[in-house]
Amino acid sequence: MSRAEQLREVFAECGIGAALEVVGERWSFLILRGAFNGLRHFEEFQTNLGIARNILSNRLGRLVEHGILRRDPDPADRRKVTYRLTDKGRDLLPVLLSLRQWGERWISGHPSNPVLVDRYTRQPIAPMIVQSADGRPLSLRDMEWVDREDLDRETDAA
Amino acid sequence: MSRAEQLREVFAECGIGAALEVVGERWSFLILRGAFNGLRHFEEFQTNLGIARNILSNRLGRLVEHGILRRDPDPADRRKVTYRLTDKGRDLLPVLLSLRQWGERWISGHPSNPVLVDRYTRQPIAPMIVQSADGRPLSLRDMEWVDREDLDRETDAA
DNA sequence: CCTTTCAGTTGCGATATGCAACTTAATAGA
DNA sequence: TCTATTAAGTTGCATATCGCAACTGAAAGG
Repeated sequence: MSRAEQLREVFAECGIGAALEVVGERWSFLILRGAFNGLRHFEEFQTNLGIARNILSNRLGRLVEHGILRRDPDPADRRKVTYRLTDKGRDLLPVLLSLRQWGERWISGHPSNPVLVDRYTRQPIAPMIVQSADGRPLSLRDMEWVDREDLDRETDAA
Repeated sequence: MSRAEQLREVFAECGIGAALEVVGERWSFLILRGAFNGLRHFEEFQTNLGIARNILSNRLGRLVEHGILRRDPDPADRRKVTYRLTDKGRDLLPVLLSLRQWGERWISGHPSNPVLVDRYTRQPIAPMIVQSADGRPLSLRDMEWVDREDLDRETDAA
């Protein structure tokens, strides 16, 4: 097997590709950011993000299809529709925050507004970091990519 | 000020938008995933990801422009060019891993290969989570979005 | 009724994407 | 030295997606 074939096989099955199919389109992250910050209605998303109406319609539909947002008609005013995050959608918070912290650090150069704080201590949340199973911070040189089967063999051997 | 105007003002300045300008295009994350996994050369990225050559060329150029990849000609073989992550690029690891873990959990439904492990303990890295400044895990209901100025005022008052 | 609001849809031009073939420079082999 | 192959793109062209502005249709509000 060539090196290229090895690599292809190794990366073909990866959660990143799967995730990007669902949230990888141009406006999806910004719509989700809006949802995390309390936007609920079509017109709110539209005026707030300045996104084209047809694209917004399409993206909201897609996010609903994939179970990231829930779409409920407002029983009090049947013109209105409410979009809100599902558990699956809420679980994207680490992605959004990592991205945001990176953007703050390397692009905009300063922390953005509003800040996400611990409700009780009023301290801003910590930077997102990679940690070992027992909670130590890891830098890239403390880690290694391992084929799952090789890892299982290591474990058996031990 | 209307609710919409409030919201617009609140979200205009946000690291997510800044980050997406740089890494938000279709193939960028997958190229970065490749780079983290050791891909270095144009042909490697191309055959591995199955991306069109012109798009790959364009994306690599963009990532280099933005200082996420470095482009070095290989001194031993001057046909070859090496692309490798800069510090700025390496600092995207939390984003990639959050995305991957989300994809594994909610889309593909199983862990992908290869696994990123602690080099010494051989344990897979921990799930990416949001933490307080002192390291406690936080769920969404433990957190709150606060305007930076309001937060400063709170701190002064204390 | 008549007007406004909300959540879209439609038409159409501007971009971006994808495929295949071509180019250019460098290296490897006979 | 001559030829074939490899690496890293570029070019042309067809298709798909995006973005704007205008339109629609149903439901409130006055």
